[in-house]
Amino acid sequence: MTGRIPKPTTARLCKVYSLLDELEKYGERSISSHEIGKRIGVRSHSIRKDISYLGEVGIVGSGYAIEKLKAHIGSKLGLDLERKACVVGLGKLGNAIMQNEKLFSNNFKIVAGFDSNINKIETIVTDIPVYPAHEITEIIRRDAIELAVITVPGHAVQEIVGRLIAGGIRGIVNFSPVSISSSDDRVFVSNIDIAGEFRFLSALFTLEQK
Amino acid sequence: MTGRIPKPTTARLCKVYSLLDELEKYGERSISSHEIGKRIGVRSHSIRKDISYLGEVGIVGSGYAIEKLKAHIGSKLGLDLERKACVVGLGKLGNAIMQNEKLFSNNFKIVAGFDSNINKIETIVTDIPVYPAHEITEIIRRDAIELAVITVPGHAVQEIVGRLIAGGIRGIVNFSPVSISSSDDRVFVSNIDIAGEFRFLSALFTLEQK
DNA sequence: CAATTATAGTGAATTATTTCACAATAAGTC
DNA sequence: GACTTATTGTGAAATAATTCACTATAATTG
Ligand SMILES: NC(=O)c1ccc[n+]([C@@H]2O[C@H](COP(=O)([O-])OP(=O)(O)OC[C@H]3O[C@@H](n4cnc5c(N)ncnc54)[C@H](O)[C@@H]3O)[C@@H](O)[C@H]2O)c1
Ligand SMILES: NC(=O)c1ccc[n+]([C@@H]2O[C@H](COP(=O)([O-])OP(=O)(O)OC[C@H]3O[C@@H](n4cnc5c(N)ncnc54)[C@H](O)[C@@H]3O)[C@@H](O)[C@H]2O)c1
Repeated sequence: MTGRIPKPTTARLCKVYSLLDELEKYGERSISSHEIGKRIGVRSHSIRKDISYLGEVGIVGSGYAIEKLKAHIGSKLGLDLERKACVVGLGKLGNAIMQNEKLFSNNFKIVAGFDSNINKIETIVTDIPVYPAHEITEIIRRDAIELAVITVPGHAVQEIVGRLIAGGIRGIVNFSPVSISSSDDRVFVSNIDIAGEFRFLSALFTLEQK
Repeated sequence: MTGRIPKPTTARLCKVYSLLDELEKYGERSISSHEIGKRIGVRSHSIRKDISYLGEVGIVGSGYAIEKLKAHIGSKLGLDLERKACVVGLGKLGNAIMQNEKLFSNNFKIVAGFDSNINKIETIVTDIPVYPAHEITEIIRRDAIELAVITVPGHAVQEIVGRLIAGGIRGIVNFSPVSISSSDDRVFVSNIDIAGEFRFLSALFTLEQK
């Protein structure tokens, strides 16, 4: 039944989408809620419930047609559109990301890189256009870039975020250790921090939280 | 009141810990639940409730003493111990991580690197010992390594996970696009995948989920 | 020092999410 | 074709998490 979708459901459906995308490549045609659950580590009830928020799409007694389910989730969650992305901070990590096409499936396309260091911009070898950091706002707006990956040192994060938001960015993946909490309702942020992940894992196994 | 701690609470407390760690460096002495909440993007009620799962530690009317609160969270969640970690896959990303000391605060220490490519092991320049991948199980056990970062291509993940678990690893941060779902109750996994993050952010702003 | 303001802690109420149980239907088997 | 098995979708029940409202206490102000 279509209605408000719980956030945890949205997160799981994104994983289901990634799984279907993968399976499709291997020529699979159909799959059951049980099998999906096993693959992404949740119970089959949850999978069925999650999918049911988008309306009926499976075949009772027979499972889900992969192509159809993927299209269904994709259109409801907006995962079927090609979206433009950029990388800010072209150091070790930023460069590795820019040059690793495989990271982005065919839904996301990196169309710009930014760095404050002019030397880097001039010496970098890539087909993707690179710009000085002060042009972020302008280029984001001009090229209608929706997503950004931040790979600058912590002290530079705040300024970068300001420019990205001024340009109208919609989503940010932040790899710097300085966490961003979005003040702007239209911008969504995901902070990724290895020490933070290590802490969480340590806490989980300290508390033995299943 | 001490009791079972909800998982979302555990996650937030880890963030609070990181924040306190940061503030302590700048010489701050005390902080209110309101200020903590603002910094990590949640309401002050939640912060107080979260902290209260660990017992009383604040001063009514006055806030929390940073050093004391940090020690308190740290000891309850096991964040105060130095834990050993390793990196598996010494390519672009793995190397960058190994060489970026700053990523790990002083709670985590990388004590080993692994790769299946013998040439890489011989040519790599680092103070951290590096080993061929078939020794993973042995070294993990010998050095009592609790945490691992996986930065190998997707096709190699399954085998690596098997070896890590055989050695007794407790937590894994997986950067490869092939997601791991832990079958073993004692092992906790965090999958980090840029396309996945982009998908989730896209879904959030498509649905306008605050 | 009296009044005011800031703040932690927490049981209770509310809201959100997950799990369950089962009807309905498709596919497979003999 | 009758019987068995596999499977979805979903309302209802159960659990989990968040938010609220309020008490108590510390700090600050005039
Ligand atoms: N190296 C890793 O493996 C790794 C892993 C996870 C997270 N991180 C984090 O990612 C960030 C980058 O790490 P790195 O190892 O690539 O560092 P790096 O020093 O190699 O690269 C940082 C880049 O950011 C650029 N920069 C600095 N200030 C800028 C600004 N104001 N605007 C635009 N560009 C700016 C620098 O010129 C440089 O090119 C750091 O915050 C780091 O903690 C790194
Ligand atoms: N490059 C990035 O910016 C980036 C960002 C996020 C995630 N990732 C992911 O991280 C992984 C590594 O990316 P990369 O760019 O560093 O690739 P890379 O090819 O530079 O490095 C991969 C390394 O893994 C080693 N390896 C291969 N099989 C192995 C095995 N069985 N045991 C041990 N080591 C093995 C290789 O020898 C190589 O050194 C990939 O899965 C990639 O998708 C990369």
